[in-house]
Amino acid sequence: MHSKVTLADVAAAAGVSKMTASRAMRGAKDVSPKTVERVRKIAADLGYMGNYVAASLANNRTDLIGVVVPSLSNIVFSEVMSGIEDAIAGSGLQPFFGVTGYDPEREYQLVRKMLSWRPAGLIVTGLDQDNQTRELLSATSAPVVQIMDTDGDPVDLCVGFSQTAAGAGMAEMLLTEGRRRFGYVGCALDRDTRAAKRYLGYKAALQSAGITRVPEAVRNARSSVADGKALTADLLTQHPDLDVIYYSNDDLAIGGLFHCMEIGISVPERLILAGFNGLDLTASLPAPIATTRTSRRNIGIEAAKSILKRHASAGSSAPPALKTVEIQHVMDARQSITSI
Amino acid sequence: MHSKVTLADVAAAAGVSKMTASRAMRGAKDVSPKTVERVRKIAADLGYMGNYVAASLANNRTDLIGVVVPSLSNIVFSEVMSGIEDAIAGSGLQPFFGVTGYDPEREYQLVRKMLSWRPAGLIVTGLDQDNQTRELLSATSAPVVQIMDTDGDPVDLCVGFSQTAAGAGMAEMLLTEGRRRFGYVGCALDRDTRAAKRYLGYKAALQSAGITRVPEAVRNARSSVADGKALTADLLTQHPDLDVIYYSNDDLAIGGLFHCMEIGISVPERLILAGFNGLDLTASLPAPIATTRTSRRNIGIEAAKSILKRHASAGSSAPPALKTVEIQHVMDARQSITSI
DNA sequence: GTGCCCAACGGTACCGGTAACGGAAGCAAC
DNA sequence: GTTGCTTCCGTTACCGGTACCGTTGGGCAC
Repeated sequence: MHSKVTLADVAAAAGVSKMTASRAMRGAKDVSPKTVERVRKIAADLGYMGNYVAASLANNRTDLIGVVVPSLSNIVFSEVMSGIEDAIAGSGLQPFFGVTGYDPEREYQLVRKMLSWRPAGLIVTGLDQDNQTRELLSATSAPVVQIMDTDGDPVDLCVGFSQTAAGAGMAEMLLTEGRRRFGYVGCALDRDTRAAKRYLGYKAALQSAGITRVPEAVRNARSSVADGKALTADLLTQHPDLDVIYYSNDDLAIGGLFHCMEIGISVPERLILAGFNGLDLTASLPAPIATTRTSRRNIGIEAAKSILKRHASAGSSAPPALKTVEIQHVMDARQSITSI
Repeated sequence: MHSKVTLADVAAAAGVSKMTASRAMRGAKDVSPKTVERVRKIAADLGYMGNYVAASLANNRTDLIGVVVPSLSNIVFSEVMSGIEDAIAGSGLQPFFGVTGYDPEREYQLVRKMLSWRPAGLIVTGLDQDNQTRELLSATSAPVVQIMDTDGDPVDLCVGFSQTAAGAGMAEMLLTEGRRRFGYVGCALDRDTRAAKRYLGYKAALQSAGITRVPEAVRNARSSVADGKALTADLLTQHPDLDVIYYSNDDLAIGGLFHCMEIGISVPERLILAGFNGLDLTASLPAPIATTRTSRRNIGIEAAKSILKRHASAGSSAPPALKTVEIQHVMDARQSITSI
């Protein structure tokens, strides 16, 4: 019945007080090495396991960092999470994740629940939370980092890059390549506000160049290679004269590439395909596609670091760690483009 | 200072006792609707936010389900996590994830940390934890589900499929296709014990068919499309006569396919490529590859369900929810093969 | 021996909730 | 009026740790 062993049991067995046992287990000061050893030995024998819940309540803080992402089927967020993991490894902090499925209501519930755990920090995706969620985020005393996007008004900290600049940058690169007949393929733009922002930036840049007509094929489903194939087929049937298509992400673009290979359109000579994210896979494809390499691991790392930093400064001095709107750009969207 | 509002404050403001306020907030019985409404109104006005830490300590349980996966860069685990999310949505439980990076020591620390949170359940990947981890898992009173693999000796619950059977099944299918010169490409077999098991099953089935020579190209790095390309090139240089290559997963096989397309080997006519997982992408490739469709979302769903079920039964009756070794096969590895 | 200091340990009061039980008020049946 | 049952709410005692402050005792200077 190891699960019922409490610190008091250990203390009793070691013939010391709970307090001493507590100090011994935590490696705190004011305990003799001999006592530490004895207590730890007995704890191990008894199968004692610390109780974080009680400890957290006692000192009014947890070691948890809440991470809110919209989706797990998108490899991009897995990589962000991976970066977070790596950055806080060894700091004693522990990330815990939640998924919204791009649903604002679910996001609200999730943030609420996470805050109820009194986390050491919160990392949320995007800048476009709805009002009630935003209110929660600004009311909490824990540091909050909004990631992936810098086009907007952060609650506290912010790590990411400009999505509109990414879209615009790609458009500019494609114009430089001499293309003029632009198309667009996207998925779930109603929920994925970042993809929508890229599209806006793309269209705006084209407009500046005098290009106003941008045929699009859009679907409200989660994006996949298969969707990319189908939507590209649709778009090219309607507009066979396109010489470039911008996709809301790499998966769709890869589907587009496979479609072109099937029906014999030469990529990139006749048609340039441009995706977004710079997945590893894009470097190995049978034909080159353009893409924007997002430094998503870095975003995770920097986001975690900024929480750690906030904690370090809060621990040392008095200032109550006010919310300070700070935007950190981890990449220049225009310089990260892999052209073809 | 919303973060300092406590239930006692709410109770005082509402002119009731802490206990009544608690009941009102939780929607428990024995409170008049009028009181509930008043308390909740005041709680909202004061910006009161429940404290899960305190609540969990008080009733000695949390709503957390710990999930331990080896990697996040592998889309497979993201899909498992996604399945878990969906299955427990609405149950009030909350998953929290941890990543081991295929490191047994890190896995041990992670499991320990998670158990310190007294979770409502634990889901860990694989059956091959090291001894100290296994000890933790069998000592805890929380339900433990081991997933992805059924070739071994589960601690408690188990949801997955036989990895060796998957490897063997693929070999048998390829034999039926009339192939005789088998190769193998794999990554990180020392750490990814499931991939290693598939390889064993594959070789054993070939051996039964009288095929003992299976040239391999193996690398100890995380697998990627680029690795698949490189390793395939290596293997085919050494053994140009192969007529089938089995890969430890789809990513590598896709890399292999791209290599073949580049150097003009016809797939699948001259060379069959076989991967593993049945990623969506494999259905959209320019040339067909064989694969085994793993039902990873289902594994997540069933794992979560079995924890929920255990909880339901524990809540109703007296039996202290003993560890009962139960293996649930969510798929038949031999029937899930997509041949070419 | 006295005074002083510091290392090592213990007592107490929490942290913010909740379970269990008790008790007052209101109403029906006898 | 008494009994008995609800309905609604309060009191008490924790849950398992930790912060804070106090206490003890042994070593050292004088």
